[in-house]
Amino acid sequence: MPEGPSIVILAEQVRAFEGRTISAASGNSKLIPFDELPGQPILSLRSWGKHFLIELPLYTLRVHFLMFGSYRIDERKEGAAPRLSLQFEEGGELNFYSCSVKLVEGELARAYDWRGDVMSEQWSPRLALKKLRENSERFACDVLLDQDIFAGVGNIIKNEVLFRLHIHPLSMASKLPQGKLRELVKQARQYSFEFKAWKLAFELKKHWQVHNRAVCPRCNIKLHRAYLGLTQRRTFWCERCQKRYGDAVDVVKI
DNA sequence: CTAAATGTTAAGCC
DNA sequence: GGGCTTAACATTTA
Repeated sequence: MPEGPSIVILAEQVRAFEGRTISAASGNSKLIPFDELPGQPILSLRSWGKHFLIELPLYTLRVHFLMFGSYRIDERKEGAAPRLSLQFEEGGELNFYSCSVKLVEGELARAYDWRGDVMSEQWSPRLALKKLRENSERFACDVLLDQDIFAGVGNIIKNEVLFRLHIHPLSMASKLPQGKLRELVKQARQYSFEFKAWKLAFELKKHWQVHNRAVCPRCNIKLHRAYLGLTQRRTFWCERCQKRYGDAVDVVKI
C-alpha cells in the first residue's frame, strides 16, 4: 500500500465521493472528533506523497497507511475494526484500517507544497535539485527517501531508481555529477509513474530489477543486500553495475 | 511458525 | 532544548 503511486490510485478510485456529505462517522482512531463529521461535505480527495487527504470544510483528515494500512471502498474488511469509517448521505462508504489518521487544520495549501510530490502535476524538478544541493552530504539511498525532497518515494522506488541509474546507494549526493543528479530527480518521478501503471495491471513485482531479487538482471552476479544509510532500510544493489561516487564506506551485510 | 517488510512518530537518553 | 537512538504500532506474506 504505502508508496506514493498507490495513494494516487486510491485517490482516483474514490474520486466519485467528492461532493458527497458524511452521514455517519466512526472508528477507533483517538484523534478524530467523529461526532463533528456528519453533515460535512467532502471538498476534495487527494494525495500528497504517501498522505491521503480528505478535505472537509472545517479541516482535513490525513490518512497515512504506514507499512500495513489498508482500505475498502463500499465494503468492509472482515474481522477488522476500521480506524476510520465514513458513510455518506448519497450512499457508499469508505473504510480505513491500521493506519494513522490525523487532523490537518487550516488551508491545505499552507500545510502541503505539491511541488515536492513526485506524482503531482505541480512537481518541481528545480526545487528538488535545489533541496538536494542545500543538504547534499548524505547518501543517495537516504536522500531518495527524504519526504521533504521526494514526497511519495518509498523503499522499492529507491532501490529501483538507483539501479536504473547505475548509482551505488552509498554514493554521496554531493559527489554525483550534475547530470546524474538531474537524472535522479527525473527518474524519481518517472519510475513512480511506471510503478503506478504496473500496480494497476497487477504486475508490479514482475518489473522489480533488484528489489527482493538475488541476481543482477544486467550482469548476472549476486546482488548485495544490506540495511544502509541513516534510514537503515533494506537496500539491494549490484556492486558491479552501480558506480560509487564519493568515498568508500564499509558495508555491513545482512 | 517465525520473521520480516512498501513507514513514521513519540519517547527516552545524554 | 537538541540531537541522537530505540521502541512502538499493525498485518500480511514467505
